[in-house]
Amino acid sequence: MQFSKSTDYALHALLHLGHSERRSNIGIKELSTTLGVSESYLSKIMSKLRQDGIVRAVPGVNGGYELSRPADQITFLDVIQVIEGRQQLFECSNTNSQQHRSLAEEGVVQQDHECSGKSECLVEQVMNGAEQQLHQYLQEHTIQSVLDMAFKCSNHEANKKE
Amino acid sequence: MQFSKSTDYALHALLHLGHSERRSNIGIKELSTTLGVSESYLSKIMSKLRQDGIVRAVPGVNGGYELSRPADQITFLDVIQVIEGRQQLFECSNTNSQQHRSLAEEGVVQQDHECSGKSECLVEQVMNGAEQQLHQYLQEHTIQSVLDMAFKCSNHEANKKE
DNA sequence: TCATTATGGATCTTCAATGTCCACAATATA
DNA sequence: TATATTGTGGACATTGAAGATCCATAATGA
Repeated sequence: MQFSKSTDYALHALLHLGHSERRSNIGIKELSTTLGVSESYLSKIMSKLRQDGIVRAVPGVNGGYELSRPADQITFLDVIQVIEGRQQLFECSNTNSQQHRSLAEEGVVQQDHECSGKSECLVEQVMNGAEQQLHQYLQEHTIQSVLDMAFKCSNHEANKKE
Repeated sequence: MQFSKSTDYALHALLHLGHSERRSNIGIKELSTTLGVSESYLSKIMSKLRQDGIVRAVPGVNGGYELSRPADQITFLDVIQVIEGRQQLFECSNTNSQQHRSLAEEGVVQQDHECSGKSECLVEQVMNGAEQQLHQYLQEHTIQSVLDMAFKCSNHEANKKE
């Protein structure tokens, strides 16, 4: 279980766009050179980011990419969900198994008590809780917060005041 | 990014072992029937769990598997790490890129200030934080806690008192 | 019109996840 | 001791997603 390289590329690409906000358009050439990835592959990733409204793209001469909203409004979760997809981190593969029937006997699981909720599998319920934890953290961290990290470190005065 | 089916199988298998602690050995046949998975494949998974000391295995007639320690001392994290491996959730693939050099200019990153720490990539630092969050949650949930969920739900008196 | 730049389709390779089969070792029991 | 049972580990097959490349096409500015 690992994040894909594409997620790596996407995050670093957005970092570069956020870092160069003065200039309006950054071409795929500059991005691919900066990250050390092929233009072909990186352009697929940028297209995904565009389809999901993370970046804007302009074709033609002097075209390129730019962030479609301020860097502090692009969270890690946003980016990860675009690239990795939005399926659950964990899905129970056998809800009809003997296991589920036997646990249902001495608990809730099947009947709609208050306990069961949406997912009947108890393992899945725990894993969904884990996923929520993860998402919360990833939502609190943005492209801007990484840019801030790079700056803030040189002069460490105001440690935590955003 | 998803947990593998093997992790699903492993967790449910351990649940079954924990649930049937009265009997000492549960064979692969019973496990595979309960979970609805082939014996061949499930036995690979059980072997892994044995190699990592999660279960004990006895070959021969009346042999089978049992938990090697109490169910409340087998955490979700334990199981997941055995099956999924222990690599980081995220690894930055290009520490020598232009990106890293350019961010280094106006920050820390390369020089060993207090900020940099072990990993030089700022994206990786954020992701490592996310991983820690996840791990903490997964460490707080055990095989026993899922068994408890099944029981506790039928009579909901003491909601949170473990 | 032309050079530039992004887009999307097609295709290829690689590799891990999933799954099966089989020979072998260990064990209990008759 | 012989035999049936049960876990182990190696070999192998299949599948699908990730990673990557190439090219025709569309859009844009000069």
